This record gives sequence, C-alpha cells and structure tokens, in this order.
Amino acid sequence: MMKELAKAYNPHEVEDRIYKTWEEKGYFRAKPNPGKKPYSIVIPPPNITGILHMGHALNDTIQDILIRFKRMQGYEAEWMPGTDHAGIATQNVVERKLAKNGIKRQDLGRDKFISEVWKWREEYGSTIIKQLKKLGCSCDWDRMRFTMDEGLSDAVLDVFIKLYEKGLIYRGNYIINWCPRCQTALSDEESQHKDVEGMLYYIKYPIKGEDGHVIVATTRPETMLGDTAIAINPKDKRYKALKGKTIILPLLDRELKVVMDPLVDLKFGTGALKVTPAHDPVDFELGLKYGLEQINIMNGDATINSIGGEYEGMDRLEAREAIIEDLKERGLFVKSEAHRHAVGHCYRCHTMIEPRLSPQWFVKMKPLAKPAIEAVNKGKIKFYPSRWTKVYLDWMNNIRDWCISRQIWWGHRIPVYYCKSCQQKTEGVGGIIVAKVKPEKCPECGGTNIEQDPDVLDTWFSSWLWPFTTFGWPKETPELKYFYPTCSLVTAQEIIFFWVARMIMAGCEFMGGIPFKNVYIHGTVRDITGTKMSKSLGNVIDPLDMIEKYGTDALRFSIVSITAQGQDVFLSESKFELGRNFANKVWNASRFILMNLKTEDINVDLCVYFKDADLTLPDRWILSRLYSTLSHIGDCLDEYKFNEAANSIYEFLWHEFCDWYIEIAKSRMSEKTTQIILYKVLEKSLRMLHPFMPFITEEIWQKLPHASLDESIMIASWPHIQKPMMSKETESLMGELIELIAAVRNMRSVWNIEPQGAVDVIVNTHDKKDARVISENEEFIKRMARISDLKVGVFSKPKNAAVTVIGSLEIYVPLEGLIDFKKEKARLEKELTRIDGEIKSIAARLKNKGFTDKAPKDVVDGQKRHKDELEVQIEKIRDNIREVE
RNA sequence: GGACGCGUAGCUCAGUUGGUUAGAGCACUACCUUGACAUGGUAGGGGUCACAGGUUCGAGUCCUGUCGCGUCCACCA
Repeated sequence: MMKELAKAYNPHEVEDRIYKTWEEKGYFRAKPNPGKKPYSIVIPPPNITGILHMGHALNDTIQDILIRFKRMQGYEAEWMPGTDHAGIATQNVVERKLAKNGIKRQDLGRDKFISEVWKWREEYGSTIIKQLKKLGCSCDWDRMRFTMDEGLSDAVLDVFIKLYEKGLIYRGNYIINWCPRCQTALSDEESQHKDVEGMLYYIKYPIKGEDGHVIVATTRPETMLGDTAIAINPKDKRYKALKGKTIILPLLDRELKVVMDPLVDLKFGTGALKVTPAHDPVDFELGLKYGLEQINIMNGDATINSIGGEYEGMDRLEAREAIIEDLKERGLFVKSEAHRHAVGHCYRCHTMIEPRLSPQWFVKMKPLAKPAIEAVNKGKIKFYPSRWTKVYLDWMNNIRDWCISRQIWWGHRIPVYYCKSCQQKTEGVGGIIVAKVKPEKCPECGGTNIEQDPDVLDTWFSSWLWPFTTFGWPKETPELKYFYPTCSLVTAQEIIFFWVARMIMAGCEFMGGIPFKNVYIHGTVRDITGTKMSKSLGNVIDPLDMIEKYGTDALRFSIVSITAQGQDVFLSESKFELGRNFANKVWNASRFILMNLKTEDINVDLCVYFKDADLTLPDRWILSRLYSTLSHIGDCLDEYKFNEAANSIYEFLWHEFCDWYIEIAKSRMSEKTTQIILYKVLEKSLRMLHPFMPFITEEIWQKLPHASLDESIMIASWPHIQKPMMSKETESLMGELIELIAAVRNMRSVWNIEPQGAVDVIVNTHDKKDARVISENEEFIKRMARISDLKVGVFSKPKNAAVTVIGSLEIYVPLEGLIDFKKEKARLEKELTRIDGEIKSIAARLKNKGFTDKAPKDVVDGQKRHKDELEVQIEKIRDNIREVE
C-alpha cells in the first residue's frame, strides 16, 4: 500500500521539516571537487539591518533555481551566502535605538558605540538569513561570511594599502556630497537626484565705488555668505563694463573679484554667477582656476558657522529665509521665481545633500575602469538582458573618482595614521603613514604622537571584493582556485554602479580576471500601481505573509512566472494564487497516481522496458511532451528566461499531463505500461519542477515507492533527455484526437446536450491513416467526449446532424429533434465566413508573384496545403447549410 | 539635457531568428459534486497589437516620427 497524501497540500506542515533535513544532511555544502565542474554564485549580501522583502524574494528565488538546477545537473554548486555590515544604515539603526534611551553615540564614545553595534548585530543581524531559509534557499551556510569578518576586514586593508602604494588612492580637499543628517561624505552614487520645486532668487550685488549693481540668480541664497567672486562669460556683452571692477557682497560687505570664464551660461538667470568655491562643484573649479578664497560657511549639520556672523547657528533653510528678508529690507532683493531642478538626496535618509568642501579619501577610477571596460567589450562578461551592457559602459567611460571616506564609526577604519609632529612641520601635507597596524613611532621623525584617521571606508569598499574575499582571498585557498571566477551574478538594476561595476574593476585589478561570467539583471518589484515597494510608502507585500498564506513554493513559483526577463514586476497579492493553485494541482495529481500505483509494476528501467513495450499513442505523446518540455526548460534556464521555464512546466503538468494523460489513463490504471508511464512522468516532472518548488517536490518524492531513488530530490540528477522519444509526428497525431474530442464537446455544449447523455458520432474521412488512429484510440475518445457509438470511415451525412470540420475530418453528430435549424444555420454561416476570409487571404497571397517567388518553399507549400484543406472544409459546410435550409 | 524600457483581451502580462486570421493567468458567461484536485472540470464570449509613415511578397515583431507612461544618468547656478 502506498503512503497516502492529504487531500490538499499543506505547506506549513512540510517546509520547515524538510529544510531542516536538507541542512542536516549537508546537501547545501560544496567543496572543491576535481571530479566535477564548479558552478558558483555569490549572493548579493543583504544588509544586516535588512528584512526580507519582495525584491529579495525574487532575487534569491532566481539564484536558488539556478543553483538547484546546476546541482542536479552534476555541477559542484556553490551558493556563497553572507551579509553586509551596511555602515550608514546600521549605524543609523543603532543610533535610533540608543536615542530611545536618550543616549547619543558621542556619549558612549567610539569603542563603546561599536561594541553596541556588534551586540545589535548578534541579536538582529541574522534575521534576514533565517528568512532566506524560509524561502528555501540552498546556500552553503557553513561558508557564510560577513563584510566585517576578520578575513574580509583584513582584505579591505590590504586593498587600501595596495591601491595607495600604486598611487590610486589619494587624499584631497574637494567638493563632496555631504549629508547633514548622517554627517558624512557620500559618493556620487549615494546622492540620488530628485526633482524639487525650488525657487530662483535674484539678488543685487552692489559695484564698489559706483551706484550700479549686478544682479545674480541663485537657488541657494544662503551660500552667498561664502561668495568670493562674481563670474561672467567673456562673450557676454551686457557685463563688459564689469571687467576689473570689485563687487560688494551684501550683508557681509566682503569684496568680490569679477572673473571672466566660459563656464558661465549666458542664458541662465541673469548671466552673472555668484561664485562660492566651498559649496558648489562648478564654483570650486572656478575657485581653483582663479585662485579664489574657499570659505566654508557651514557646520557638519548644515547650520551656519561663525563666518556667517549674525546668521551663525541657523539651519541652512532658516538662514535662507532670514537672508532673503534682510536683503528685502535693504532693497537688494529683486524677485524670486519658481524653479524646478534636480537636487541630490542621501540614499539612506533622503535628506537634501549639501555640496561641501572637505578633505576626503578618493580612489582614482579611470585606471581601474580600463580593464573592466575591456572585459565587457570582449564579451568575457555578458549582461542579461544585453541592454544593460550600454548602461554599464556609459557609466564606466565617464567614471569619476570615488570618495571612499565616511565620517561614521561603524565600518572598516581607514588604515592611515598621522604623525602629528610631521604634520605640523609640513602644514598638514606630510606625516601620512599608511599601515595595517598602528606604528610605534613615525618612520620619518621617530615621533610617537600618532593618531589614526577617524574615518571609516564606504561600505561598498568591502562589497566590491565580495566574489573573492568570501573564498578566502588574499590567501590562495583551494576554494578560490576552484570556484573563482563565479558563474552568474543575479541582481537588480539599482545596484549596477554601486556594486556590479566595482566588482568587475576589483576582480580585474586584484585577481587579474573577471569575477563572474554572466550578470543577470532582474526587474524591480513594484506594487500594482507601478510604485516601487518600500516600507515608508506602506505599499509592501510582505513575502513572509505570503509564505504564511500561500506557502513558499507558491510564492516562488508565482513571482518567477510573472517576471519576464528583465521587466519590472507589478505585484498584487492575488497573483500568488497562481502558484498555490498549481502546487495543489501537482499535489493532487501525485496523490491520485500514488493511490493507484502498484509497487511491483514500476521497478523497471524505462529505456529497456520501452524497447519492447507496446505503447499507445497517448503513451508516446506524453513521453514526447515530457522530453520536449525538459529540453525547453534547460534552454530557458541557461538563458535566464525563468518565467518561460515556469510557464512551460505549468502548461505541461497541468494541461497535458493532468488534463489529458491522466484522464485517458483512468480506464487502464491497472496496466503495467500505464503504471510505469504515470510513475516515470511524475517522477521526472518532480525533478524538473524541483528548482522552482523545492518543498512540495521533496515531500512527494519522499512518498514515491521506488527503492533506487536518491534519498532526496535535491541530490537527484536532472532528468536525461531521451531524444528518440521526442516525436513531432506523435504530437501532431495526438493533437488531432484532442481536437476531435474538443469539437464533439463543443457541439454538446452548443446543443445543450445533457451532461450525462451520450451521443453518436460519425467521423467521415477518406484518410485511412486518420481513420485507423481514431479506431485504435476509440476507447478514450468515446469516454472523454461521451460518445455512445463512434463510426469512422467514409460516410455521407445523416439527416438532422450537426457538423464540424477539422482538418480532413468531418464530424457528424446526429441530433434528431434537438437541433434548432436556424441556430445551426447561423453557427455554420459564422464558421463559413471565418474560413472564407482565410481562404481569400491565402488565395491573394498565392496569387502574389512576389510571395511565391521569394518566400521559402515550405512556407508557400504550407499555404497551398492549408488552402486545399480549407476549400474542402468550406464545401462541406456549404453542403450542410443547404441541407439545413 | 542624455540614455533606456513600456503602450497587445475588462485587468495583469507573454509573444523566440518577420511566415497560416495573436496567447496565458485573473475576471466574465453557460454547464458540471464525472473514481486526484471546486485551490477543480468542460465549453464559450472578448483584441484595428498606442498612433502615423516606411522597409518587405509578408510586420504585434524591423526602421523613422508622434503621443502617453515609467526608470536611470546629468555640476545651468
């Protein structure tokens, strides 16, 4: 007796239990194995502050599908997991937590604060990992890494030193993106441009020693406190007289030079530009060019500093208003107008960025970009979909230096030490010691007054090393040798510049070669209105809720099947019903098969058995369809077409196996061949489905009654494609029978024939082969179409019969007394119109010399054949219409 | 300002290299407790493939332009 399955699939009962077994058995582990080819993926490490959202669900389901697929195909499949310390994000979270108790990080001091963060990390940092397990991810957990691990931290310092020694890291005073809330510098990528409805203010700047003035336009009037010049385009005739004059800065009465530079846009504002070298990138450049003083007017929190005189202490926006008021009072304010422009915002806290002059560490990117551009140009790395190649290359070709220092505490502290005495001697230029550990004394002067740079490195400065540090670099580990470069990188579009591009550069620079071969960029998960899902908008669908409600497999299958390659996903809860219903269907089909299976019958080698077995058309058909589907799924997965793979499996299992084969098999359940085919198709389908729906397939697998099965479907091999069993001819013959049955069912439905009532059917055909096939399969045709008597051969149409023509078959259903002749005539005429239209269009095509001469022969022949068929059909329909009249 | 993506059935979306008069899921209509499944079955209705040109024997598919929606990049203050 078979083990019975419950009536409906209950995911909750099985998922955690199965996952635990997999983990205990060590199925997720991979190690260098000379006997196997490696297949490796590194996970985009989620932040330790992260909780699973739909973006993860999609991202990690895709990776898990790939890994499970490749593992089954016999690769040594390594999915390297880990988490990212997420400097700013994590520091913010811990600071917020402390703030609830009224504690600031400064109260604790650096060391205590950092140990608080570690404590937080111990407690909450692996939440997301637990959630990934809920998702069924088959990561190699034993190898899990963290960007602040000892090993990875060590690698980060090594890399810093290497780049410094190579002259690719430098310290400099430049305009950077400053977040006044996080109080740190950000890279250009971390500053997100958003359109803002701002104002453009026109302000009069008096000319020294004259009555006149020059009007400048600015969106940030408060920065005038740091103005040191007025710039004019040399071509601008309006301001010719200004050359060589001195301008008086209102409110502060600072004297400003007038500089002439083509950088100034004649058309913008008044054409006169106020120059604030310490607070604007363009002005900064002008400042350098003309030797202007750089006056920083703000504190770290964007309040005005002592330079601002009476405005000191005001927030930048407060100061803006106060300044405008004061200018108005003095009659120096001209006007303001609405002005829409893009302003940078902090990608972590969305505060408006303040461009600000400050000393920071930078990586020179151009030299690093060169080999990374080449790797993609030469096709060593491929993007899927390919359009991202251009996005990548455009960015790389215009790459700018990377600001890597952050004024926070949580992160890899910059391995730079300053000898205070040397610094004094050199006015701050010298005294830099780059070293992994704090030197006892200064190698220059022997002094011991040495302090480490207080800044930490950008989080991405550790992430960009992820594909090789996780395998042990800089040590030359066997893992690194075997698994690097990795095979696929699966990620979202938002992260191409932050992470993907930089990993390619790091791989080329430090490993001498690419970090991965293929980059699959999937879409962004959005809500049904197209808005990106985010917690703050409250439009999230929580994957854990969906797992609770529909099951993990349903979540995975649904999200993958609605995500076309690289297109964004528009999600609503109801979409998960698709996966749940499918899981239930698979469950019940399996349940039915298991209920009827006789163990003694199925213990055979499929190939050997089928050599001599007498297979029916449906038998051969379902096997052909199975292997065609299998082959198609393999192709789809190799091309990252996950939705197509999922849909193809769905179509096969539901609408071919369940709807037709199992239904047909019901009358011959006890036959050995049927038993074997039901079992084998189920068993292979489960394997085929396993990467998509790991839990349900495992649960059913465990109930399969075959001694020689692998102990888990996870480690079973991917089914072998039996090419000889794939037959187009078989598929088309079966297709005809399916059409025949559908046609009869259609007539039954049109004529409202009682569901239980059987009908007689006469199939008129001159095609002997068709007639034979129908006779041979008479049993199930009759049963599925509810036919009491089926005649096949050359017949003339009986009186009062409904008729349908498919291909060369004319199907008569005698319906004495049931037919409404008007209705039948209308039905036939509709059919006639349709076929007539088709014939006319084909005829026109065939008459066209261009078509017959230029189109491929098989297309032309196909058209001719089709037209002949249609003409026979239409004649028959005409006959029938006449008869009805 | 630049780049990219998308406009196909009421809704959400597929549609491989151009080739019989376009598909799915949901929703809708009618019927069905048929020996796994109502999270099911059978049948059905529903589309000028955004618009306008062009290339071609042939265009949902390729090219150009227009309109609408969306995303990314960008130092006009």
